[in-house]
Amino acid sequence: MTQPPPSHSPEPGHPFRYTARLADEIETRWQHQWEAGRAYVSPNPGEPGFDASAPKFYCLDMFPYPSGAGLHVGHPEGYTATDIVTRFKRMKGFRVLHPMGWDAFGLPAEQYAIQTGVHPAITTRKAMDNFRRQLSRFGFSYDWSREFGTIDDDYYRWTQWIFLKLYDAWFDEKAAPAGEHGLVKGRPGRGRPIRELVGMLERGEIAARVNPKADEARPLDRTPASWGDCTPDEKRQIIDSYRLAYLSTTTVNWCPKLGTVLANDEVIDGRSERGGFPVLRKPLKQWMFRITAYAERLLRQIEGLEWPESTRTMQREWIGRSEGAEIEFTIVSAREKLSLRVFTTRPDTLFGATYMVVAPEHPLCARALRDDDIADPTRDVLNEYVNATRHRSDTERQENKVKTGVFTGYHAMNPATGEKIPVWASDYVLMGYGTGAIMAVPAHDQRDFEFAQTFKLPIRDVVYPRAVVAMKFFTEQAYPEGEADGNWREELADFLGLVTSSARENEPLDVVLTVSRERRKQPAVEVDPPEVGARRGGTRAVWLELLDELQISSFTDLRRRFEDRAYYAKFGQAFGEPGVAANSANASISLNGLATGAAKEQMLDWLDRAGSGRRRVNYRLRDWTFSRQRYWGEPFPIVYDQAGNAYPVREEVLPVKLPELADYAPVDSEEPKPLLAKATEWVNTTAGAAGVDPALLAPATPVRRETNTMPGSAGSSWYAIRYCDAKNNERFVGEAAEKAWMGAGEDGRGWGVDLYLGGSEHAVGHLLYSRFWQNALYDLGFVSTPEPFRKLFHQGLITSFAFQRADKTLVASDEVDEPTEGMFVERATGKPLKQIVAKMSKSLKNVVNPDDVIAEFGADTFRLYEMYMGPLEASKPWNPRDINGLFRFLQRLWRLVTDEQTGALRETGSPDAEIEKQLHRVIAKVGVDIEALSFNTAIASMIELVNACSALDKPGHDKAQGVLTRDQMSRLALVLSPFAPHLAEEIWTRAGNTSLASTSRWPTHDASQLVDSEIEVPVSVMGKMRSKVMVPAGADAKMLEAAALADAKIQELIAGKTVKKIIVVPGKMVNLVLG
RNA sequence: GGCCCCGUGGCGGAAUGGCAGACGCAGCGGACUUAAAAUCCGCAGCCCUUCACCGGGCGUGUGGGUUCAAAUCCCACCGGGGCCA
Repeated sequence: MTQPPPSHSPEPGHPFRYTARLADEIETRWQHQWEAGRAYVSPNPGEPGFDASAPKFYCLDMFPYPSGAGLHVGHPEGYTATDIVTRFKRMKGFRVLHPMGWDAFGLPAEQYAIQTGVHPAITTRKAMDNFRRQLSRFGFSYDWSREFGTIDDDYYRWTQWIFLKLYDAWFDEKAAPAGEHGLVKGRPGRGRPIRELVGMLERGEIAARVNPKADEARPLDRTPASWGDCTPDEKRQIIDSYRLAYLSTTTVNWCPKLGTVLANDEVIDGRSERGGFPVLRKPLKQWMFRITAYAERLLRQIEGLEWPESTRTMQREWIGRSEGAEIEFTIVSAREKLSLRVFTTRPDTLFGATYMVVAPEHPLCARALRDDDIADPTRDVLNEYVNATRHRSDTERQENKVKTGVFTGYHAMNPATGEKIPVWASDYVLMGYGTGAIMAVPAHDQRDFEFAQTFKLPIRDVVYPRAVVAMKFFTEQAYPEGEADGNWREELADFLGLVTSSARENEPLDVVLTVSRERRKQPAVEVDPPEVGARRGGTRAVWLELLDELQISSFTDLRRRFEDRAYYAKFGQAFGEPGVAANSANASISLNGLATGAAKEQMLDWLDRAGSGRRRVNYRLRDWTFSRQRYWGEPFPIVYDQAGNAYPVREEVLPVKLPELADYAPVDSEEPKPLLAKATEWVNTTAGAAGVDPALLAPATPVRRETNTMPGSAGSSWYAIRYCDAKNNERFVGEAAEKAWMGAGEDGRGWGVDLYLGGSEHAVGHLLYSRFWQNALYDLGFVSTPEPFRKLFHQGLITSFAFQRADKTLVASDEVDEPTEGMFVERATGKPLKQIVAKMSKSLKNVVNPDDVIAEFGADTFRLYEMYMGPLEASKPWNPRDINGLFRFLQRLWRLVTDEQTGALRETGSPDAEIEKQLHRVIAKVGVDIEALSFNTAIASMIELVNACSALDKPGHDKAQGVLTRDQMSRLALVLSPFAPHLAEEIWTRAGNTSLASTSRWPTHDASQLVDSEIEVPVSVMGKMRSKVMVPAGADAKMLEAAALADAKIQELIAGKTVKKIIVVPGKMVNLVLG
């Protein structure tokens, strides 16, 4: 499979041919010129060269994590695309911001440090240098003066500063929007500084209670009369419950051997995926962001984003808004007043709630274990169960097929039925989701159903689809005089068939029953056409089959099932869809007969009246866990006093720098311990030394620093803002600079990043976190737009060919031979292999290194190839053979303007009219295509032009004479310049221009050159293309019709037939319809 | 299981209701050359017919539908991918 690389240089006969060597010479020369001339440095407001009158264009690439392995071919795909767009926009007169930097905190460098002891900063800086070198070789027009890495002191200083700002903020659900920005519609609330919360508490505008929306907050031990009545600790507790950044104890997967916390999918059967070490579920105090407070804002503002629909859908689903009810169940068996709060999206099924389930971590379990009123054996079993589930991850718990659980010893009262129902503990309910407790409606939720079956809990129908409602109706009404006759099955099937037929689906059941009876009185009716009758019989057969499946022994049996409300219990499966409510009535409410939507509304009103519950909007989105037990991340600007209370450090002392460590080996401990805990001198300090405001804490107070670090998503959540003013030492971003690059124009449009390009794998994580920070910073008045990224685009994955054996296992590329064209065999066995497309991977040996490709063809060819592979958003396989085509294109172009023997410029004094016309078309098309990110078709049109020129340049054509004038080759160079900027500069200069092509204006095209005087129009007969006619460009329908009918071939085809209709689309086609 | 996206020559793809296969790769034939490479010119979806030309039929995963006209719009299915469970 490995072929010797073709040699492109030197060429003895053609010393001036465009070879890899020449490409390299041209490319590096121009790269130096651009750098020396600071061609792509964008001035900020107040700096020389800043043009406030020019429209702005902020084009951003998702910055890379600089891995030790260097760039792979996937990186330059997106970067080339944005480079083309920015180069084009510059030429169109925009002031362009196009920066690059490094997402540089992260695990690999830390892992490497653990193995080798080399400081992660050293490894990372080295990787950054390598990435910068590789990127520079592509000729990307980044403004490198704005480069930074998230690990830079003067960058993460501001990451910490933002953390402090969010720590010092809360979300006011009732506040008006912070500005007039069109993106924020309605009143979905606003983030505000904590001092404003304190003001409202002082004035009594907010009750002196913990934030009712803060699920993590422990209620106060007493009920203070007012804010003034609160103790300092109570005040702290209340304020902390409102903060956007807060501490919360959450259960984590702690692996003592690895010394780290693991994600759910890194834990398999209670052991770490890597190494197979035991993993414990441990509570850990961690920093969280109250992103859920912004759920509604984040959801609504999606509507104003020019993002791929799939990504917008993913974000909507991730936020997962659902409307339902919060219902209060009183625990009746406990001595003191206790209640259990649940959230449900199906309040209409409350009458069917026959038991409850809490997560094993739920406080009620702990409470039960301490409750002497509960029998010892019950408590022992519960205790054992709670301990057993501690070692299982959430994913495992949900995947678990066999339901497990134990009775807690408590009973609750169903507020609708007044019944005492048991409360169970089971790990199929997760503490992290909702309230950690559910009301179980086994007849209408499959998981509840399985649990109820396993533990013999009652299953009670409260919703039926129409057909089952009809069945029930039939058992009650069909035989008013007494027992059913022997034909009841037939009659029921016929009735059900009629009920579910589209013609009768809205009719009252008694009417349908009458119709059904009437119909059966005349059994021998002839039906015309007969298929209708057959179909009617078919429907009946289907229902008879269903009745068989239900295993109903008699009419009485069926009637009893409905009387017992046990249709689904016997059916063996829950019915979770909307239907019609049944068996749902008490003295003050009846839902019976209501469709699910209406039933929900009635129940919500009733709950409200009865004081047992309220409407509630729930979000699937969870608060953002912001702590990592790692070394290589931003330290928190937080210290703790001896009571464990948190204090921020003053922003003047930022950054809080990472301490040096003697070694990076994880801490082997039963208790979760972040790596930073090893830096004991750094950790144990005083309030004064750490920089805590003396008004908060006396300087001599001993404090401990926070030892967690921030996650990788911290630095990447605001880097787009920093690029606007990357070197600012006074502020996280200068006001004027931020407005200049991310502010909206006077028309309210053009806010934020104008084009953000990166992989769809960040569709929820990064893109949601960035939106949250941006929204909060906007509310607090620090930035001018609530959303960071106006237009988003995902480039597709570059895949590679791989080889598959007959058993579908894969073979590494260097183990494959290609004995004949397109035939692949495994070298070891000689067995044939199938060529398939797969992700590039080291193990398959199909990874392509961009450096090698550039060495073989040059950067211009590389750029063209990646853009020519197909649509930018599509994933497509890397095919080394295809690169040649683009290289040859550049060679042909070069040959067109250069004598390969002498190196002299080839030009003509007299422009060819057809070439001139085509050049105008190419200028127009390439411009349109770039705006549409349709680079493959833009390149195709340039290839066509060059091929047309080459066709004129036949042997026999004077070699010294070219086919293009200097003016034509100049314009062609400008059009090529965004795609292959180096060769374009070279041709531009050789054509006699003294400026830079890349900073010149985009060439204009003459609209009159885009239309032909005569056009060819296809003529179809009965929709089939049969002939073509030449007509003047502006020909109207009448002229076209005449021309079509006059055509000899058409006349032949329509001879002897009547032309029924003629459809004419002027300029497009003619279609003749024959009679 | 639910939702979304995608199925076009040997390959990457173009055409988004109006001439299917632009452009590139690979392939075949020719010119140039002692020869090869490079370059240039030409052919090229499949099938039938024909010495050849001319001509005809089929054809955008499968089946149906809407329309004067469908790769394009609608329905069902099959296959591939993604996200969520």
